[in-house]
Amino acid sequence: MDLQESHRMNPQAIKVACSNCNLRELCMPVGLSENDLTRIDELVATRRKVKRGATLFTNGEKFSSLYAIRTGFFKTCLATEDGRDQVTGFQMAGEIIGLDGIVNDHHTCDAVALEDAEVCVMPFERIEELSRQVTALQTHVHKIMSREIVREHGVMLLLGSMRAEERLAAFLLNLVQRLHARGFSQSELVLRMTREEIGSYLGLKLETVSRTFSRFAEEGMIEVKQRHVRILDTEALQRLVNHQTTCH
Amino acid sequence: MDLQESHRMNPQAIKVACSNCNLRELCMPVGLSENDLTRIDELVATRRKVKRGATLFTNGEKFSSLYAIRTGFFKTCLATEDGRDQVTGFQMAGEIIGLDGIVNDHHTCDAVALEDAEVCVMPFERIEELSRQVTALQTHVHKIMSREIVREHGVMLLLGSMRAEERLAAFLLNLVQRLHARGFSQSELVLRMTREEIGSYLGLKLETVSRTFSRFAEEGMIEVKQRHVRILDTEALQRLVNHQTTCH
DNA sequence: CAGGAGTCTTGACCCATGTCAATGGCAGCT
DNA sequence: AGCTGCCATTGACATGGGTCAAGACTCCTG
Repeated sequence: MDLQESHRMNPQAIKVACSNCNLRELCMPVGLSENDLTRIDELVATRRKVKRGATLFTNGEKFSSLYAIRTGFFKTCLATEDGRDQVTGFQMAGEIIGLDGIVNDHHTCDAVALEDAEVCVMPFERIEELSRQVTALQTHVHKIMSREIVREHGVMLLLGSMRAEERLAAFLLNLVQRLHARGFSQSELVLRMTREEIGSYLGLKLETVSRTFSRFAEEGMIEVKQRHVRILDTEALQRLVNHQTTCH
Repeated sequence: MDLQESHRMNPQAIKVACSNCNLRELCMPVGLSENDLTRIDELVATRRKVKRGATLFTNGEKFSSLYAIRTGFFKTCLATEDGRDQVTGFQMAGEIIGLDGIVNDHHTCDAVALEDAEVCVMPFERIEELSRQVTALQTHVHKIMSREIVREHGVMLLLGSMRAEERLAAFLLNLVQRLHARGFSQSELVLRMTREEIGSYLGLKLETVSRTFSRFAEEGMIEVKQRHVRILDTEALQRLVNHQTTCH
C-alpha cells in the first residue's frame, strides 16, 4: 500500500523499496516484521546516480542524508587547505556513507565515486524519526556507527604500527574479504583506485605501493597486472600482517 | 543543599544526578526541559571508580554500558596478539567512552585509567530506550558517535600525512584546547601519559617524541620539564601543523 | 592510427625516523 | 632518607620509505 501510493506519485518508487533490495541484509537490519519492513521502505527518499570522478558530497556541504551504496565504489577523503590529502576509506555496495556529517550538520570530507555509482538517499531526519519507532532500526544505526569507529581503530593500528608490506597486505586482505562477502572471488580483484589513492589511505607514497606490489609478485604471493590483482597465497599475506614480534 | 537533599533520600543519588552535574553540558544535550532532565538522570545507573593503571573495560569484554568520565584521564588502546599496541585516543572529563563495544556487543579495545578516575556508568539499553522517547538525547547520541568518527578521521590524517614535528604539535594543541574548554590554562599542561604512550598514539617511537619535545624547547616554542609542558608560542605550533605545502 | 594524458614501474640517492645503548632524574615505597 | 624502578634524555648509527627522474604501459580521443 505504501508502494502503491508512492507509485502513483513517483514512477521510481518501486525500485526504491528496500524490502525488495538484494543488498538489504548489508545495509538494513535483518529479521524485521512485514510491518516494519514496509516502514523501512520510507527511508529511501530517492536514488542518485554519481558518475565516475564526481562527488556524492563534499567537505563543508550541508548534511542532510546518509547514503547506502547500491552499486559502484567510493573513496572518502579529507583535503586540508594546506595541501594534505588523506583517503579515509573505500566504500562498496551495501555500505553506508555520510556519517561524518551528523555531528556538525555539515560534511567534513569528500565522497568521490571511483566508478559510476548509484546510491539510496536516506534523509537523516527520517532515519531518526523511524528509529524512534522501530527498535531494530535504532540498534542497527548504532551498530553501523560503532562499526565505523572500530574500522577506523583498525586503520589507526595500521597507520601507527605497521610497515609498508604489512599495510598493503592488510589492505588487500580486507578488500577481498569484503568483495567475497558480496559474492566475488576470494582471490581475484580489480582495484578501483590508483596507486596514489591506495598510498594515501595507507600513509605511503605511490612509488612505495608500486614497489611493494612488485615485491609481493616476485615472492609469488600475488600476480599484478595494472589494477588486476590475483592473490596466490592468502596465508602468506596473513602471516605478514600478523608478523611483528616474530622478527625480533 | 544538593548534597543534603540526596543525603536524605539516597546516599548515592545526588552524586548520580546528571541534572546537577557541572559536566553536563559536556556529555549531555543542552536545552532539555525540566521533565526530560529528570528522565536523563535515570541514565546513570551508578558510578565507578577506576584506579590509576586499572582498566575500565578490556578487549573482548562483554559490552553493556557507555561511560561518561567525571574525573580522571584515560587512554584507549588496541593490543593485538602479535604484540602491536596502538593507543587510539586519550579521553578526559566530560567525554564518553565505550562506543567501540556497540557493534559486536563486546569491547574491542582496552580503556586504561592514566590517573585515578571516576566514571558514570550508563547502561546502553537505557540509553537506547530513553533516546526513543527523548529526541534531544537521540540526536545527542548520534552526534557523539559522529564526533568520534570525525576525530578519528583527523587522527588518520595525522598518522597518514604528517611528519613527527607536525604530529606532536597537533597533539599538544589538541590537548590544551580540550583542557582549556574545561577551564584549565591555555598554555600550561601536565601530561598524564608517558612518552611511549604519546608515541604510540602518534605512530612514533618514544625517543622521537622526546627528541621532538627537546627541539621544540630549543626553538623556544615550549618549555618541557618531564610531564609539565608550557606552551610559549601557540602560533608557531599552529604554523607547524598547517605547514606542508609551504616547504616544497 | 597517432598522439597525449594519466598511470604505473623502476632505479638511484637521501633523509627522517627507528634502533640500540648509556646515563640521568624523578616519584613512590619501606 | 635512601632505595628502587620506571621514565626520560641524548648520542651514534642503521634503514625503510620518501624524493626525484626516466621510461613504459593503457586508454581515450581526434
